[in-house]
Formats: sequence, structure tokens, C-alpha cells
Amino acid sequence: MTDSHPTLHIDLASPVPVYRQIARGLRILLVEGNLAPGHRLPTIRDLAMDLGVHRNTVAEAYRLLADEGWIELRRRRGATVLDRPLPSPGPDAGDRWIRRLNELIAEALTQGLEPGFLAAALRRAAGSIENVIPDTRREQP
Amino acid sequence: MTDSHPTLHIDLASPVPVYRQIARGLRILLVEGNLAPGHRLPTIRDLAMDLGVHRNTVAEAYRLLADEGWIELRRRRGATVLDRPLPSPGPDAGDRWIRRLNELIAEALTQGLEPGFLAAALRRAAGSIENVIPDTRREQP
DNA sequence: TCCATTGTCCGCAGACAATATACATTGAAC
DNA sequence: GTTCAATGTATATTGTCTGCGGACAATGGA
Repeated sequence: MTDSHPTLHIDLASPVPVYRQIARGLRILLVEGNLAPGHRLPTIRDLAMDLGVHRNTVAEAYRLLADEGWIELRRRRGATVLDRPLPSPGPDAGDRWIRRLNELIAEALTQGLEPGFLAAALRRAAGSIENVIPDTRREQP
Repeated sequence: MTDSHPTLHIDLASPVPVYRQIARGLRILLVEGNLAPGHRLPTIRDLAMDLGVHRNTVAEAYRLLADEGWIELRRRRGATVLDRPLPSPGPDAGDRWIRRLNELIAEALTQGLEPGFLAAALRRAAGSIENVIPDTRREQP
């Protein structure tokens, strides 16, 4: 088991830029607790090597996460995971998310996916959510 | 009621290009039957006016839909909706869609949305799907 | 003190999106 | 049938973004 970055899929053909794909993937690992506070992320160059992209591309992703408060970047020490509480969502974050969900569903229908298939997938996802994330600590706004 | 384009939200600040947002929005209206075959879409210039973007941006969206077989573009006659059967999905379309769904959920969690809220929204969406789209006619691959 | 490691800065080339502008086509009025 | 305004189309321009190359700066450890 030499895979140090368990699940970090990036798709060079996707229209969403690579540095943002990396940031999103890491964000997911962070929020799911796979990367606990105090942990060291791989160095920029190492991760770039593994993913087959340029260092600055990974650096951009790390900078994004640092700006959001997930990690701390220090020279010669790499990136360390901060003990960051989840942000409290904005007032209409829920509405905007639901709109995105509806768009995703509509797009699936335009591709010809079966409504029954989609409904099953949605219910399955709903079930798995509540188990994965037990309880959340919020930051005070 | 002077609103000729019921629900077509575009976000100039979004990283996804405007012409693709327009195409996606129209595609949704088409698949949900709000735009029946034979209907005329607004002219490129009119829609551009309404949305506050350049004509060529809308033209690009229309061309996309025309390439996909949703509409027919003819000079001086505008865009007419074609009677197009839903495409039959590719072999791994389902898997890729489920991955996108999971990413959407993970992103919501990173924003601090409550798992319970998300689960409820997912279940609600699952329920509404099966009612909205009764039966689908597929094209033969 | 010295040096290898690691993040950072600056500039660049290519791609792409949105626009401006001019053009080609065509249905309809007469 | 001629004419013309309406409408889609083609080309060029401009700005922005991505990913990259290379040089630089800081810094922990030998």
C-alpha cells in the first residue's frame, strides 16, 4: 500500500481547472476527517509529481485552501492541517445548493438517465449522509 | 406577466461560461416539456437583450443546442424546437453522474450545511422526480 | 555556518470567452 | 418579382484565466 493520497481524482479533460479539482478533492478529505488537524499534507512538489501536473498548479490549490483557513503553509515545513471549525453557512446557501441539485438532476434527465435510477441514487445518498457525518461543530458567526 | 423566459438564471460571476449556462437552462426547459416541439424560442437578439449579454453569446448557446439536435436554426425564422427523443445514455453515464452527486454533497458539507438538511432535500428531490417525468421515449442506439 | 528543501514570485504562451463589427440569407410586404 | 428589414453567421479583437518554466527567498537541520 504505497498510495499516500487515497482518493484524489483529477480529470485533465474536464473544463473545471485542475487546481480547483485538487482543492475540492482535498477539501472533501478534510471535511470527512481523513485528514486530521496536525497532519502534514504532501509537499507541493511531491503531490505535483504524483498527479503529473506542475508544481504551481498544486501550489495554487494549496493557496486556495490556505485562504479558506483549512491549512497553513509555511516554508520548509509544508502544509499542515489546521483545527478549523466548519463555517456557518450563509443565509441562502441552502437555497442555492438545492437549486444546484435540481440542475444536476435535470441535466441527468437530458442525458437520458432513468428517473427511477436517479431517485434510487438520491435516496441512497440521503441514507449514507447521516451515518458518515455524526455531529458538527460550528464556528460562531 | 411579461416574462417570456420563465426561469433562466445565469450568473455572470460563475466560472462556468455564460453560453453554457444558457444552453443548460434551455435544455432543462426542453426536457421538462415547457418548450414543446414546434415552439419558437426567442430570437438570439431578443434573448441577449433580456439577459444583458451579447448576441453572439446567446448564438453560441443556440448553436450548441442545435448541434445536439434539440432545436433547428434557420435564418430569418429563428429557433424552432425539434421533436427529438431523449438520447440513450452512455454506458458509464450513471456512474459519472453519481460521482458528481457525491461531490455536490461533499461540497455542501464543506460549506457547513447540516447533514439532516441535505438528506431531507435529497429525499424530497427523489420523490418529486418520479411524478414529474412519467414515461420516457428513447431513441434506438 | 552552510545547504538542501520547500514555498513564492514574475513572466509567458496558449486557450478560451465575450464582444464588436460586418456580412449573408430569407421571409414577407407591396 | 423587387425590396427591405429581420435574423442567423462569420471574422477579428480584446481581455482573462490556466498551466508552466525558471529564478528567488526563507528556514530547519547537519
